[in-house]
Amino acid sequence: MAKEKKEFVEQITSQKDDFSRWYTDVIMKADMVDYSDVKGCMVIKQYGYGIWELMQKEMDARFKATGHKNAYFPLLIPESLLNKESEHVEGFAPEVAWVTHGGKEKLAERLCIRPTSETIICSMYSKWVQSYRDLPILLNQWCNVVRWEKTTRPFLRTSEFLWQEGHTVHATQQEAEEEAVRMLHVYKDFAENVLAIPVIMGRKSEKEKFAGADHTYTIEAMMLDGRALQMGTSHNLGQNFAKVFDIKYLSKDGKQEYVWQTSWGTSTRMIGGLIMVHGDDRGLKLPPKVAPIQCMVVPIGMHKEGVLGKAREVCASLQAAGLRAEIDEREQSAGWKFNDCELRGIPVRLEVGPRDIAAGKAVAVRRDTFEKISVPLQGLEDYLRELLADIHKNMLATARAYRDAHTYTAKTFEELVAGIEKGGFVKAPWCGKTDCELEIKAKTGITTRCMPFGEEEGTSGTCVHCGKPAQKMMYFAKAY
RNA sequence: CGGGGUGUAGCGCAGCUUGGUAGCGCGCUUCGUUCGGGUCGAAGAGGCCGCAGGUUCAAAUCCUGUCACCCCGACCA
Repeated sequence: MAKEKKEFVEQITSQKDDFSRWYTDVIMKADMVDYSDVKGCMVIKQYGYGIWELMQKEMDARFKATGHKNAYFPLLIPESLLNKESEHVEGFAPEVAWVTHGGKEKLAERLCIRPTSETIICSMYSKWVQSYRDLPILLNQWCNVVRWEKTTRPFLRTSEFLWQEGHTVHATQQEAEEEAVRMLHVYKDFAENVLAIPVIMGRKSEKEKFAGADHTYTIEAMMLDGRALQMGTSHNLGQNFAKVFDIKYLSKDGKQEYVWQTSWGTSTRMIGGLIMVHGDDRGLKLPPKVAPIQCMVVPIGMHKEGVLGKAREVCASLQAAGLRAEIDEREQSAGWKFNDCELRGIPVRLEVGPRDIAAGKAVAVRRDTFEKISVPLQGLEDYLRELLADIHKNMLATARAYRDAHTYTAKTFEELVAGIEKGGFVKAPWCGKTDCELEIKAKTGITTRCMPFGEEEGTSGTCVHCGKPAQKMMYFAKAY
């Protein structure tokens, strides 16, 4: 009977059966997003947005700590402005949305909805920068951008998405380079210490770099299906935009100099990464620092004398201690609530029932290991704080072990393809030529992810694909 | 944008071949019951069958168009 019943329960497609469906099942059933009436645009529901808010808070603090301030630039960019930087336009033109009318009147010049804000910000920088004393400018913007994507998936690729974009201006090339690398490290720190996602820092190939940049840095993470997700990028824009937008300053020794710039960004896409790095067949598994609910109190035998009152008291004391705790007072059975907690990825479930109350305890259940721990109510707040920290640590370690176990090295093209087919990353020596990269992609769908820091130069041997002398060590993968 | 698939109640689906005016499960509402791994029972509410045309006495069902979503490619955070 119990088994028959199970058939009726809405199940999540298992990761093994169909990873892509599993992903969709999880985001929908965990109530993170919903589809809207506009193609490719998603509604981020309260639970999903709560995660984004926590991410914002953590990232914003890191930006401020590195000297950046927030600003806001317009959503609409005149076509002429966008067209100024040719490489940049070519990169984005196919996917920009246009505003052509104001009310019933056709606009003299159409306006694009920002796909990114380099152009409009640079146009302002040309006004703001006069002297070396005006530098550096370190600013960041939290906003939405629109890119008219052909195929979309919630969080991973949507026509409109939320992100932050940092845009900085410097007097020297070296400062700009340091900034670009500094922010990449900030991203890595955020990914690992907040999201519990281990990432590889490195540089993009010429082909994969940002349109209009001198070079692009990236952090890459491995999803549970072995594919790569770019979690953040940081660009050294060199003087490309400065020259086009005429951003110049008068130096100490009285010379007009072009500025050096960077830009860097992360988006709601990271939420997709979170799901695909940590989730399992029971649902979402949220790292404690971005879990909107860190601890769900589940009263057992809710209508029994004293249970609900005690459970509320416990919940209130956790909240007072600064933990994000809630109590589930719905009329569902306890078992139903257990499953719901797991589906939504709540790091710790706290069962409070008659047996516990009698013993002055509660049962804490970890989402990451399913371990059940009987804990005294006395000192529960401190215990949970430590438990959450341990859950983070364990999730990061688990994700790292998974990634490392699925990272292969290759000397030959066959080995490269074999490694990717096993579902993972392949590290291999590479010639650095765009033609070679394009051929690999055309033949196999494998893309270059990044040239990891510290191993970029002096690679010996021959290119894994074309056999010419290798220039770089490169991570290859199939990517989202 | 090419190839394939699917649109029927909030969700998952049956009905379509062979036209006759819509059904099942879950969920939802009410009452009771239960709660330490998806309780149990009773009574209810809910659908211009994706949208627009066409064929027909009659269309969820046949035809045309269109839109949306999913999968596989190409393009991209």
